[in-house]
Amino acid sequence: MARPSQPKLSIPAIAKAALKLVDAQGDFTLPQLAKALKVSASSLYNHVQGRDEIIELMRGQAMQVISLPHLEPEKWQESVQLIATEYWASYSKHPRLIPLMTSYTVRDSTTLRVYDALAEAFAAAGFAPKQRLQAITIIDSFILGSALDAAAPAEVWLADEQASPEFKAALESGQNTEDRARQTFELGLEIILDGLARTVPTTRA
Amino acid sequence: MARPSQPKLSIPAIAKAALKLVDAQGDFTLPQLAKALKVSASSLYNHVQGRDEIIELMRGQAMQVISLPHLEPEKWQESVQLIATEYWASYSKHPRLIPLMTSYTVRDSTTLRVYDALAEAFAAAGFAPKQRLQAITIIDSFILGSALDAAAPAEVWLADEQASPEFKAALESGQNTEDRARQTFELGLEIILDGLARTVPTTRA
DNA sequence: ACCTGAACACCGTTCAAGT
DNA sequence: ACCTGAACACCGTTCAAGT
Repeated sequence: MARPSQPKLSIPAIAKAALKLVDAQGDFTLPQLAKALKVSASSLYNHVQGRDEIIELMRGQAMQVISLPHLEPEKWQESVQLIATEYWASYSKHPRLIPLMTSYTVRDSTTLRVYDALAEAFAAAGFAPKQRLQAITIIDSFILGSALDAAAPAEVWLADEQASPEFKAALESGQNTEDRARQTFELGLEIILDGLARTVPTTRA
Repeated sequence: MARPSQPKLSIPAIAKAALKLVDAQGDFTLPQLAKALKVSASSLYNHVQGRDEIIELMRGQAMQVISLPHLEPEKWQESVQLIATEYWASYSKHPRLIPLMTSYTVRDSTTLRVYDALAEAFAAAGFAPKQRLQAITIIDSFILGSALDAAAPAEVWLADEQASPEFKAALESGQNTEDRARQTFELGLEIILDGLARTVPTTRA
């Protein structure tokens, strides 16, 4: 009991254990987390302000693995595609984290680094600041929405008998291949990037 | 006390009161909801299975206001645009509801009706079932992500000193006009629709 | 059928006490 | 500095009791 000579807790240990809980059961409580760390719940407050901060730590944990490509200005589209895909992949690895994160302002520097890279790529493409923000927002919205799609229960839509034949046929076509979500994300990203490229007059197809 | 001759509660009353709480404070608890309805918390269970069902009721409440256009097959793109915009608008009116909804399978018939309409429009456009599902998913992901963007705190990103100049300039350009989110959504939707249209050989620009 | 109030097993957070 | 255990004000849900 009381203070051990070697601290039992650390920020990264808390982040990892919390993320493990969220991945496993879609949520976490402080008592559960404390138990996983073999510590009492109140001990967490020596390292963290409260539950919200633990969620931000998990965001950082998920974003950390994203490696950013070296920017070649002429190939900005390729850069954005790489970043966006890594971004989506890291969220998709922890889909059940997304609903927990959506209410908070991003302060995590690991995450901001990714937006920096996107901003630089769009700047290289010749987007003025305002369009740059629009482009980032569009990409970001699509990534987040797509990752949520991956997060959703296996049956996103539970169509009843009265659903239209057009919708039913669409649902049935989607044999839930493991990477249906990925393929759809990649198609959508390509469409968006092509569309954005078309709004920059300086670039040619 | 005990059962009144006229029921004090009803499904729509519960849905509306809950949504009002979520709009005001971003969340709700059963005791709060019961208090707003001048009823004890346990009374809610006479009308509803539990907290989750109340969230589904709110989803229905938000989706109800969406009016679907009559489909003119040659103008499918216009139809999808109208539906998507209404969809986005109704989510954006209750942005703080979105984080609560993201974990559940859609079973609400008012919501399914909207997907039916999208499916019919894409079918009219000539999309085979598989592409139809992809198109719906892409649009849906973008709507949800964009509405989340509208749901996010005024400052989505809190860039620190070390943020890149490219990202900072973009952030500062985004004078938080009331409808910055709307303009960005509409631009993104247009890009996506144009891109989707280009994948259907039967349609011409 | 529909509301009440007490009860249960939980939660996040605080804080004095220990080393 | 860092952990513990008791305490506080809260949750969602159940259930017997009332009409």
